[in-house]
Parts: sequence; C-alpha cells; structure tokens
Amino acid sequence: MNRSPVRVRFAPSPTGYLHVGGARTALFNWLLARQSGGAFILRIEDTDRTRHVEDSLRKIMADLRWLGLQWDEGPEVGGPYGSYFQSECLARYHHCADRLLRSGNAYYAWETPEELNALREQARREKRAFKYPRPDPLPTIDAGLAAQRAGKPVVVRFKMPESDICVSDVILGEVEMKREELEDFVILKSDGWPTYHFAVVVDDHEMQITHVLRGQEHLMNTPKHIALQRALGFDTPVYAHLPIIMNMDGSKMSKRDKDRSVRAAYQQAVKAGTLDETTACAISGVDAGTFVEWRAANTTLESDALRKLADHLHVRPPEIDVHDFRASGYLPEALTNFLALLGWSPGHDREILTRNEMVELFSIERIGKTSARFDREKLLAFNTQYCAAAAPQHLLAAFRDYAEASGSPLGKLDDTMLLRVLEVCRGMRTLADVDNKSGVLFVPDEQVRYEPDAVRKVLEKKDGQGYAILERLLPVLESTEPWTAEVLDAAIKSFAEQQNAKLADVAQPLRVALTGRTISPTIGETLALLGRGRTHARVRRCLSLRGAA
RNA sequence: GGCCCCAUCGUCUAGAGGCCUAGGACACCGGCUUUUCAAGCCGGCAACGCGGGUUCGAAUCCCGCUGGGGUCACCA
Repeated sequence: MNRSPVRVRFAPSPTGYLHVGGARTALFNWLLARQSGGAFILRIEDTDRTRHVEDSLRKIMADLRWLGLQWDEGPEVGGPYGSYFQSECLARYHHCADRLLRSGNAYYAWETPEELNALREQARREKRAFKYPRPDPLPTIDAGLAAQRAGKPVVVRFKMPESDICVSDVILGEVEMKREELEDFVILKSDGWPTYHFAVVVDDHEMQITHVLRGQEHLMNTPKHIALQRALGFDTPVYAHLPIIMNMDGSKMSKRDKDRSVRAAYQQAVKAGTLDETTACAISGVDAGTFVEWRAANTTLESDALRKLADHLHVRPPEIDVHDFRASGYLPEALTNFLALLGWSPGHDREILTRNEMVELFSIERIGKTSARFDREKLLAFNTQYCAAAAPQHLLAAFRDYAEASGSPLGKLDDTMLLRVLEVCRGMRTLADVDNKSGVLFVPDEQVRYEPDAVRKVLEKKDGQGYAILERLLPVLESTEPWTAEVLDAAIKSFAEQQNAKLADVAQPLRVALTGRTISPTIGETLALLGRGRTHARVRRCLSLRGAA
C-alpha cells in the first residue's frame, strides 16, 4: 500500500484461450497497479505468425474482462506508448538491433536449422550441454548482409557479455547465473521478426514498465533480458517470479492436460471397439493428417475440435483455460479469489476477500516461493460460498453469462422464471448444478428419460408400490388448489399421513415420475415449476410406460 | 544430464529464534438436519523430509543429503 505508482503489463501471445496460470499472473499485476495507483498494460506478443490463432485475442480480452481485470493501456483502449501489438513495432526492434550490431554487441549468423540440430545432436551424444559456438572472429556486418542477399537464413545473435549475471528478484532474492551458462541467443529471426527475449526488453523499456511479475518458468530467461538491457542502456525493472501452478499430481498445469484426458478416452474407445479412427477424425472436424499427429500425442488439438471429440466420448476434460471455468459455471469472483491465494496469502487466516480487500492487502513481499497445486475441491468450495452469498440479481447475471458460454437450455427462460429457478436451487456448487437439478423441468414431456436405477429403486420395488402410490395420488393432485409450492407440499404431506406412508414414499415416486431421476428441487417447487397440466401429463406418461422398457 | 528454484497436515497456507503441546481453510471421517441432490450446523483425524551444526532455546539461522519442480528453440 501507498507505494509509488507502478507500470506493469500482462503480455499474452494470441495462441489460444487465456490459461488460469496466465490469469493469476494478470491478477497479481492488476492488483499491484490498482493499489499503487499505477497502470496495468495489456500487450500482445504476436511475433510468431505461425502460432497465431484466429480470434484468440478477442477471447483473451473477453476472459480478462470477465475476471474483472480491465487494462489501462492496450488493445481497444489505446495509450501513450505506441502500438500494444508487437507485430506493429517492427521498426522499433530493427532500430535497436542495428544499434547492437553497430556497437559490436550483436552479430549476424546464418547456420541452417539442420546444421544447428546436428550440433545439438552431437553435444547430446557427447553428454555435454549444447551452447552456440560463437565464431571467432565474428562475421562482419557486410558479410552478414552478403549472406542475406545470397538467400541464407540470416539471424542476429546477441553477444553475451563476459561476466556472471545476478538477477535480483523480490521473491527469490539474488540469483547468480554463471557466464558459461549463457549463450549468444537469437534476437532477430531470419524472417526479420524479433524473438520474445528481444521484443520484451525493447517494449518494456518503451512502455516504461517498472515491475515485471511473471511465472517462475521465466527465471532462466531473465539474465538474457538483463544483459540486453545493459547493452542498450535501459533500466532493469523490478523482477518478481511467481511460483508455478501445478496439477494435483505434481505435474505442471498445462493446456496439454485437456488433450491427454480426451486422448486417453479415445484410445479406450478404440480398444473397446466403440469408435474408429476415421469416425473420430470426422467428429473432430480436422483433417486426417492433423488427427494422426494428435493421436500419436505429438500435437494438441484446437479447442473446438477437442470439445467435439470430448462430447462424443462423454468425457469432461479438466478445466484449464479461464473459459473452461466460465462454461462450467464458476463465478469470476470465486475464481479470482482462489487464484489470488495460489502463491499469495494476506495472513491472519484471511481467505475470502472482496476485490477491494485484495487490492488493499496485496503485496509482493507476501508472495511465497513454493509452487502451488491447483486444488479443484477448494475452488469448488469457494464457488459454493460465493454462489450462496450472491444477491439474486447478481446470480441472474452470472447465470446468463454461464448459459451463453455453456449453451445451457435454461438460458431461454425469462428473468422472472430464471430468478425463481435460481432461488429454488440455492445450495448449488456451480451454476451447472442448476442445469442438472432443474433442466429437465423445461424440456418437452416426451423427452423425459427414465433412469433405470431410479425406476427400479423407487417405482418398481415392493411390487410396484411406487406406481400404486402415484395412482392414488393423482386425484389428490387434481383437486389441489391453488397450485403453489406451499399448498402442494402440504397436500402431499397430508396425503402421506392419510396413506400411513412416510413422506419419502410419496415424494420420491412422484419425483421420478416427473423428472426420470431422484434429483430435483423440493417436491412442492418441482410441481409448482412444472405447472398442473404438465405434472399430470408426466405422471400419466410415467404410469403408461410402466413395464414398457 | 548441466544450470537454477523450492521444501509446515492429503491440498492451499499462517509462522520472520522463545507467544507453537504449530493456527486457519479445503478434503477426509463421525454426528445432527432432511421428501431427493446439494447446502447448512457440530465434532474429530492430520504436518515442521532426513542428518549435522549455531544457540540457554530452532518449524524459524548455517551446511550436507534426499525429494520435488523449472529450464536448456530462428516458441512465448
């Protein structure tokens, strides 16, 4: 608190949806900016055109906004520090590269990928670490230009200084990197585009970034960035490397996890003979070559294709991207609260925090060093709490968003009805629970599917006692007036007493008759929501279906 | 494998030498509530990786070991 204004950035590359790990990084940066009265900048690192995924920028921005992390400078909002797309800043990078070339801090090189790979392979065989062998003497600028004209794949490499580099990290302390470990890395690719290391350093300086909060997987990149900053005469920002977020099994949480789970289900289906490669390929909608590569675990599938396949296989891949959580019915405030506690703690046994409290309490000093496992159960518990505490109108808005992201059939209800359904489903862990519990009340009667287990255990047992009760109950329902939850509950209760039956012996058969399952809102609400006509129709249909299946 | 980072209940963590017979939350187990599923309420189990130091005193400081993770591209 009360620190001087910082300038921080979140810099995704547009290669897909926003990952939860990225979301936490964005959140921490945003918190720091807000509490210091500084600026949170969104910058798009789109220097690899081969990995660019159509529409991903729009999705990333939508998810950031969903999380409540609006940026002060960047796409759609502009700002004083030039384009926030690296693809539009090529001149900037070339200018800096020229400076390095001329000052002797960088040089041209033109080995082919094959030559480089051969060198790496050789190093591997000799069991030593590969390091790009700096030519001696260095090629002249003219020689580089000539090679370029001759059609060679000419890159610019940075000449690493001859000294050890110490990274001062607010979280990790001083991290010493030996000079021998650092190689002359590429800053300009042969296609003329900058590499990540170079673009980051140039842009962070250009945008006057003061603090860099990023994942710990970037720690080994930092000495490169510091060396570059020194050679260009730039200030080094404050670095803070965040602990890595891992799966419960200890592996790094990555988008590949989704592919893994779907691939496993696919292979199982093939083994069981319920699916073949051609069909699966058609379902996913990708071409055969792409599919074969995916099946062999060499690549990941684009998210739409993966979802189609997952749906067909009836598997739920783990939520990894922010959008996955959105479509699974999580509230943004629950997700961000949970994410905030992954690697950070406000102390004093505080856990549930409003956004304002987070802003107030956040500090880099209280970020931990140890990697954190992503415990879905705990997130679920947070979400349950947030759902329970949400005001009706807020829950309604959240559900509308969820319905859009998930395609929930309840999305077509009007506000009044949806509000009522939401109220009746209080106690939900996710918004998807509302679908599970009440969805069937809003489908056409003939679409009600009777679960064999439910029919057997509730309707058929004891010589069809459930059916018998329903037959006797029908006239009672016909005469009940008015058709409201309270009155219906009372009517069913007194019917049960009169029959000398437990309430459950009446309510459960009725529930199964109306929904095909043993799960629904309270029986009175279920009837009220359904209405008199459909209630009768469903009970009669249930009775007429007796023994049919 | 080289380099780097890390190490408190199953999980997220509090703990900055005595306040620790180690606190909270989730999960788990038991009970209550109950017309289903949830939710809710009450209670319980459960950790300082190991070995050396330093100190009157160590979860807290130092060293070693072990274990886990990250990273080694013309990807970001």
